[in-house]
Amino acid sequence: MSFPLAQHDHGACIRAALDAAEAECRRQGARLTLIRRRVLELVWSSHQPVGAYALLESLAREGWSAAPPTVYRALDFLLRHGLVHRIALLNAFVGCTHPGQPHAGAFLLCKVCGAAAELDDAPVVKAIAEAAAGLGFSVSRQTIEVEGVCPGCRDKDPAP
Amino acid sequence: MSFPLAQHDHGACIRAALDAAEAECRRQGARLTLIRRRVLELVWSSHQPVGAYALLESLAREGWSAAPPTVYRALDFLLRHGLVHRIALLNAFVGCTHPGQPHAGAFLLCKVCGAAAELDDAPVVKAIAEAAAGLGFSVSRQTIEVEGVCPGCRDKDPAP
DNA sequence: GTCCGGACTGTTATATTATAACATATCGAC
DNA sequence: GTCGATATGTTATAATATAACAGTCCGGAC
Ligand SMILES: [Zn+2]
Ligand SMILES: [Zn+2]
Ligand SMILES: [Zn+2]
Ligand SMILES: [Zn+2]
Repeated sequence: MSFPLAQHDHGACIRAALDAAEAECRRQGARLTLIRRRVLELVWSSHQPVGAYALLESLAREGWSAAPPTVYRALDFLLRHGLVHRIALLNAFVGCTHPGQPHAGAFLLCKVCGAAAELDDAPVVKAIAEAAAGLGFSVSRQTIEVEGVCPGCRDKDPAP
Repeated sequence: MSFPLAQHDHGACIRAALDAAEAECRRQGARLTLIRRRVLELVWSSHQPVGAYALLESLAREGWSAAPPTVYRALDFLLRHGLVHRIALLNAFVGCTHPGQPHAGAFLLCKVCGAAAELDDAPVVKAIAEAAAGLGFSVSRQTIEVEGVCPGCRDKDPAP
């Protein structure tokens, strides 16, 4: 649960994510088809949220016969099964770092490098739940997206 | 700081919002021109977030010569001066209930009636700030949007 | 007063994101 | 093997947002 370092074995991130996805789909009785798997892999190609049309271009370059619904359907599947999150602020998608474990999904988004880090959202969710309960509002879903500068970029580019 | 009741003097909401906007613009040395004022009034025509193209249609019906940039510029002005908020989940805009007072903007969005209520976000902002600080992330802006069912709709339609 | 520069608005075109609708294919249970 | 459900292919279009440039207004300098 930390910001991805500039240097790390990202291949391991991807492999771990795909393995976790396979396991999670098995557990849920869902079919991680070839294209869904490939879209997930593309979403994981970095730690930056990726737009649907960027995914579409990648698929096209690889020779898939791909139109927008191809990608949106795959993303919809991945969202429904908790394998990716949608970042509303960016209209983009990012891999979930802990599928299977129920959580709301809260993100730190670096304005400099574009990286997204999934936050441990328990305390935030609790604060929101309390505030909402005070107004008699029953919560079903939360969107928590925080823009700022990640530690790596802050060190590189000290405030002028 | 509560959910808008189904029955209330909404004309008073609108008047209060426009008065507050006049005052805030004077304070900031900004010009609340006719079209900006009218867009703000339209945003406030309900407590539900309104899309840019819905505003555009309203303006057109009233005889304004309006194209998308007309509305987006007005909205941009209102956002920059803290008079409206953008709801990323809905691609829509809602009036700010306390312009001039610095706050992040956190919203409860009722899935049934569509109403939005601005939450007192201090505890939530604090929880996020602490979580972010723990990762060395410096926060500049937060998006907090909570979907659920408001008290009014919950009472009307008890869970089946 | 008038000239200037910045801020505002009008207008056309286009980019970006997302979905509707319907045809075809594939899978797995029986 | 047949059938129904699920998944994919394909075309078209909806919904949201911005780029670019021309014209206009407005307040202050002179
Ligand atoms: Zn990685
Ligand atoms: Zn997650
Ligand atoms: Zn009201
Ligand atoms: Zn506000």
